Amino acid sequence: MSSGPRFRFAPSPTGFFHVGGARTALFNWALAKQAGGTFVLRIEDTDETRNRPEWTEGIIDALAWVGIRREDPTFEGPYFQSQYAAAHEAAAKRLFEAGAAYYCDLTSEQIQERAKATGASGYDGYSRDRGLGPAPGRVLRFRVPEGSSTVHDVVRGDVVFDHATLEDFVLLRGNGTPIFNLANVVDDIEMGITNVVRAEEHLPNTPKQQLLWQALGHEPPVWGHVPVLVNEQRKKLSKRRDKVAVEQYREEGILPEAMVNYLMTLGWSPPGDQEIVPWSAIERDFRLEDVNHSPAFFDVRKLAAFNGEYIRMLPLDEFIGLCQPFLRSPDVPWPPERYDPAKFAAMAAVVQSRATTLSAVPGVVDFLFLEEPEIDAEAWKQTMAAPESAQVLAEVTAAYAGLSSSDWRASVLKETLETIGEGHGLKKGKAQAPIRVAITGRTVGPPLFEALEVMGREEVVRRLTAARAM
RNA sequence: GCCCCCAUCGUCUAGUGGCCUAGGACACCACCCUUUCAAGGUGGCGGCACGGGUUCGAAUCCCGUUGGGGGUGCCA
Repeated sequence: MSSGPRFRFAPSPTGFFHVGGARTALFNWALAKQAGGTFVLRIEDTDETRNRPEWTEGIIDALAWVGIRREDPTFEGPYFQSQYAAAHEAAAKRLFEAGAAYYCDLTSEQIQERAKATGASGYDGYSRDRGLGPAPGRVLRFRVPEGSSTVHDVVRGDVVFDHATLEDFVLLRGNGTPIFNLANVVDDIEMGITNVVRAEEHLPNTPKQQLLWQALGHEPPVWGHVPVLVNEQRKKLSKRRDKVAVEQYREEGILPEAMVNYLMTLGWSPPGDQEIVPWSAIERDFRLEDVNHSPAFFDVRKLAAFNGEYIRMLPLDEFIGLCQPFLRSPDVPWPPERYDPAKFAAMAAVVQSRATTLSAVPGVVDFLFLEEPEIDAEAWKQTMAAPESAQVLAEVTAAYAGLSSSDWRASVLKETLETIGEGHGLKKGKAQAPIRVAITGRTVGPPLFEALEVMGREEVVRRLTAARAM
């Protein structure tokens, strides 16, 4: 173990990796890095998830995607909560023997009845002094002392909890297995954790955990509770309603750098007037004490804007490389064998300035690789409604067909069309509309003449001719 | 019910008692550029939840109200 501070990140495997979890991991990672400490990954596995190693692999993959790599010396783990079962039991035993915890044989129904009868809420400490020993069906409860606990929280300051509002919470279930709070604290102690940075929803549990740390004879860690991420209804992001899996954003062609940068601006902002900043600057400047106190809305539109920025910052060849998986995906609308990387490369520059996600790229160049352009009926009707359209189409077809190979260049194609358009008193934008629809099937798309050049004379003339027959 | 947290443009934020006539970004709108669409440029719209204090002075400190969120299990 290194001597620096130890930050732990403790996700539970659920089959996907939550964007909120990614942000918390990133916060811990930045902090561990700048302190020369350690990022400890602990998987909070349960009976349910223990047999799904692919879920853990998914977490590790997703962490690597956002730049938290297990090869990095700062990274330690993964550890598994289930590995510490013996330590959980030993700690519980120690607490019982020291009188810090006691057994209780009341069922939840009985507890509810008593609460109703006394008018109190929750468990009233009925078995505190009954001297019960361990037995099947009996739960071990923590004896919450009188007084109060102060949680020193790096992001929120001191938070005081009156112990009177904490009931004697359960440590061990009736079947002897440990409850989250116990397992969590014991794991943290076992792993020498010094800093716990996690989501705000854990704050109300913190006094209980702090009490356990102390009862077990240890100094509690430095706490930091960061605000949760919410949806437009201001509710905690949930898998049911919201798009929360980082895997899904990755599939859509969100660049990891954009995701990381965006996530870090939720609850925190880099010093200076720039919010698009590289990780190196974030790692250097991030301060937990500067993190906001209020929940942040995860805004997909702003993420997309960040992603567009990052896409435009890419060197062209890198952009081309990153697009390949999307262009060769089985979901692509054209027959795979018709995909021509050279044609795409020729168009890439004009595509790059238009893309906000990589997954949208095939949709803007599809006409190049499709057997026939998919003509949008509405667009066609609209364009051909103009009286000159048919005439322009005819003239352009003839002119293009007569162009020599050496003249088949975007600049010449443009001039040719403009000249014909002027002959009909048309502006440039108007004149190219019928050609665009005939070639691409749509009224909007990447710059037309570049596309025509790439597509080649034969195919262009063929499509124009086919369109005239419509 | 009880406990805890939170409150600046629609959204993310800057702001730590005077530099605030509240700054930036996303979104939106307009204009410019332009072969469509983008990108880029310029401009615009838009906010300190409310009420009391404290202070010469409050977005900033205190109290209350309202509103939101979270927790309160033999879930994690």
